[in-house]
Amino acid sequence: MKISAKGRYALRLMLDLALNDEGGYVPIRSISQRQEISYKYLEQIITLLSRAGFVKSSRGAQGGYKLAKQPEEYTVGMILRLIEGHLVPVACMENDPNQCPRCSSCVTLDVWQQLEEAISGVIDHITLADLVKKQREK
Amino acid sequence: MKISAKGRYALRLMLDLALNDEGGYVPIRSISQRQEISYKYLEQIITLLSRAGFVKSSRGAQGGYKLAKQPEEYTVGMILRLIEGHLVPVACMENDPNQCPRCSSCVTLDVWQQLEEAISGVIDHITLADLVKKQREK
DNA sequence: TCATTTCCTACTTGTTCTATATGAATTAAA
DNA sequence: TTTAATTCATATAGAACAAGTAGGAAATGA
Repeated sequence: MKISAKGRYALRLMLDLALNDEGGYVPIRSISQRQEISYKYLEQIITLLSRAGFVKSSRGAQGGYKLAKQPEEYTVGMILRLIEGHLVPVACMENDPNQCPRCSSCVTLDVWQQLEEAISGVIDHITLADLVKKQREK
Repeated sequence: MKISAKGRYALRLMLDLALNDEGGYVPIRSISQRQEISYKYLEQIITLLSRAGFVKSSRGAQGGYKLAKQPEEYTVGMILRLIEGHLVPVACMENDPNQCPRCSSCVTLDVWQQLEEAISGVIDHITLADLVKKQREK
């Protein structure tokens, strides 16, 4: 049960964009340097964020990326779910309607559902803006 | 971010032992049949539970496994942590003392710590006995 | 035109997951 | 004492996934 490097990087990436927003576009090369994350790997990650409409891009010289919306409008959950897929503790909860034949009598499923609620309760209530604020306080 | 099959199986295995406790030993072959889980895979899993002292074993005919303690004394967290390792959302939290050079200024770490607390809050407060009770109600 | 930058896709390398397989050691019962 | 049932130990395998690396096409501002 781990958040992958990809998910962690995505969050740091979005936070970096929020922190370094000066109106223009921020190239990933500079994010890569600040965050000390592989440039090429970041490129793949931001592609996902871009296709999802989380960031706007501009090609060519002076190009780069910027947040599509205000930091308040992004929760940590939105970002993690995009990158990691459903943040559901077990695979059988992803099927909708639930196809596992034991589900009706499965009490361990209750455990996973409670877990999911607890996880969502955390990540859906922290926004990028919260993180920006905390970071600036440090 | 998923609970592995191994972790899920371990929980079902322990629950099965609790539900089918009639004083004697329960062979894994029968658990495997009831739970429809690969016998050989279960064997590996129960070895871990056995080495950790969670279950007692008896070899030979009429042998098998039984819970070492009362169902009340096992939390879901105990079982999952044994099988899955630390249920910590990111690897950098596992180092103790924390070695990541960015940790002091890392606000995303706050997110992971909150997540871990939320997860622990759930799994450390559900016992096998709770699950047994729920299962019997169904 | 040129340097900069995103965009796209394929490849690699190592690890983990989810088993399966084989056989030795032990033990209760026939 | 034999036999069947069972745990115990270890090796192997195939698939998927993680975490990058690599190369080049397309766009764009200076």
